Amino acid sequence: MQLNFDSPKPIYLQMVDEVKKALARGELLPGTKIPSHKERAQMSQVNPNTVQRAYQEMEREGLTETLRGQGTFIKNDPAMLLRIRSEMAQAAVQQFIEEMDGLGIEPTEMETMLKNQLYKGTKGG
Amino acid sequence: MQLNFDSPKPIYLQMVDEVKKALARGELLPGTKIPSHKERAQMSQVNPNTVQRAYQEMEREGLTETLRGQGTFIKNDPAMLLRIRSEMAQAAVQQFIEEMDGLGIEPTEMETMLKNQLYKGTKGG
Amino acid sequence: MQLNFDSPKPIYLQMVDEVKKALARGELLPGTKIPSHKERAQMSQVNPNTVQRAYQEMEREGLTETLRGQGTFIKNDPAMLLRIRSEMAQAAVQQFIEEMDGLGIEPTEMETMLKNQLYKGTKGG
Amino acid sequence: MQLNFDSPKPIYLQMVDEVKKALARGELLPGTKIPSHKERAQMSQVNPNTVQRAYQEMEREGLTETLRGQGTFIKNDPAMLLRIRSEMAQAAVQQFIEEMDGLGIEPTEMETMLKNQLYKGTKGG
DNA sequence: GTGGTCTAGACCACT
DNA sequence: GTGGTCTAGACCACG
Repeated sequence: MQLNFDSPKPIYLQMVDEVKKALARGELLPGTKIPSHKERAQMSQVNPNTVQRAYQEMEREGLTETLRGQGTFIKNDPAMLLRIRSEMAQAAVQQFIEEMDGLGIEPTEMETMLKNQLYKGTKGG
Repeated sequence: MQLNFDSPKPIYLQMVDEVKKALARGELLPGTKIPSHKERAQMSQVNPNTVQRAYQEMEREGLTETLRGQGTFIKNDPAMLLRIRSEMAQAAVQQFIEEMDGLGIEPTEMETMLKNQLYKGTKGG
Repeated sequence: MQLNFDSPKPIYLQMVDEVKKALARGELLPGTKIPSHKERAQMSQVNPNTVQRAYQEMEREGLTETLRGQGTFIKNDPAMLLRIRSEMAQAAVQQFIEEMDGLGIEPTEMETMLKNQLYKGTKGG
Repeated sequence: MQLNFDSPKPIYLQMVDEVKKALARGELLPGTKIPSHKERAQMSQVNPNTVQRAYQEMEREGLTETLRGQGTFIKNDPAMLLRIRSEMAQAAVQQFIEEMDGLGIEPTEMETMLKNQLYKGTKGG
C-alpha cells in the first residue's frame, strides 16, 4: 500500500486503486475481511476520515460489502476479480498508447522501448 | 490542446504537458512565438492567470524564453527537444510497467496486450 | 519580516529572502513550522495568495517541505543552512564589488569606505 | 551600458544609473552631448520611449540639461560629479552592510569576505 | 484550519 | 497589446 502524498490524485482514490491491484494480483481473496478504517489509518499514516472515504468508494463500486458490526469484506464474486484485472490492464495499455502517440512515437518504437526497459540488465546469454 | 477540467491534474500542468508533446512531435518549432496568455486563455476557455502560470512553469523548466513586451518564445535549443521527448517517453514506459506490475502482470503478457491493442482490427495477412 | 511595498522587487521574493536571512542568522531552526499563508498574510498585511506564492518558491528552492493539511516546515537539512548563508553572502559581496567597480572605485578604497562606515562613531582609543 | 531585462528594476532607471556611473568614473565629462533618444534606443536595443523616460528622469535629478533643438547635455557642474560618486558609493556600502548584517555576519567577517573576493587569484608574493 | 488550484479584475513596465 | 505582480474570493482534498 504505497501512497503518494504529492500526487494530485486524491489519496482515497489511490487507496481504492491499491486494493484493486491487490485483488488483481490475487493477494486479497474474496470474502477476506479488510482492516477497520482505524487500523488501516494507523498502518498507512493517514487520517481515518480518508480511509473511510476510500471504503465508501469501494462499496459504491461493488468491490466490498459491509456487515453491520462485523466489518468490511471483499465481495465473494469471482467474476469481479477478472473484470477488475482486465479493466485496469486495458486502461493502462490504453493510456500508455495514447501518451506515446501524443509524443509522436510509432507502435514499433513503443514495443522497442518497452522491451528495452523490461529486459535491461538482462543482457546476453 | 485538449484540457480535461475534471482531471485531478492541475490545468496549468496539463497545458505544460501539451506544449511538451507538441515539441516532441515536432509540431512546435524552436524559436516559434506562442500565443499571449490572453489569446491562449480565450482559445482554451481558461482564465489568463492560469495560462500565465503554465507559461511561468515552462520558463522555469527552460522550455521557453520571454522577451519583455514582445511575447513568449520556444527556446532555440535543439538538444532540449530530444531531451523532452526522451524524458517523457521514458516516464510513460516506466509508469506503464509499474502499473502492470502492480496488477501482477508478467512482462510477456505486457507485450502481448500492448500488441493486441496496437494492431487490433489489422487482422490477417 | 519587513517588506518594502514600493520596491520594484516583488513582495513574494522579498518574503523568500527574509526567510533565507532568518535561516542564515539561525533564528529559524530546521524542522520549525512556519505560519500558514493565512496567518502570515494577516501578520504582513498582504494577500494570502502572495504568501502562498512565496511559500511555493521556497518549496521549489528546497528550503521547506509541505505536509498535506498540516502545514509548511523548514527542511531539516543542516547543509542547506550553510549553503544559503554562504550563497547569499557571496552574492552580496559580488554585487558590492561590481557596484563599486562600476563607479571606478579601487579595491583599497572599497575597504576603506567599508571600514569607515562600519566603525564610524567608534573613534579613537 | 549593460541592461538587465530580467531585473525587476525598471530599465529606464537602470539607464539612469549607468549614466551616473559613467559620470562617477569620469568617462562622461560635464558639458558632453549625450546621444538622442533615438540613437541611444538603437544602441541599447531598447524602445525610444524607454530612453526618453530615462532622459526625463536625469533632467529631473539635475544631471542633464536640454537645449532646444541641440540635444541633451551633461550639466557643467563639477560639484555634482563628486556628489553623485559619493552618494552612490555610500549607498552601495550601506546596502552591503545591511545585507550582510541581515545574514548575521559580523563586521570582521564582512572585511574578510570582501578581501577574499577582491584578491582571490592574487595568491602568494 | 492547511495547502493547492482557479477565476476575475486591477495596475505596472515595456513595445 | 505583452508579460508580471497583486488583490479578492471561491472550491477542493486533507487533518
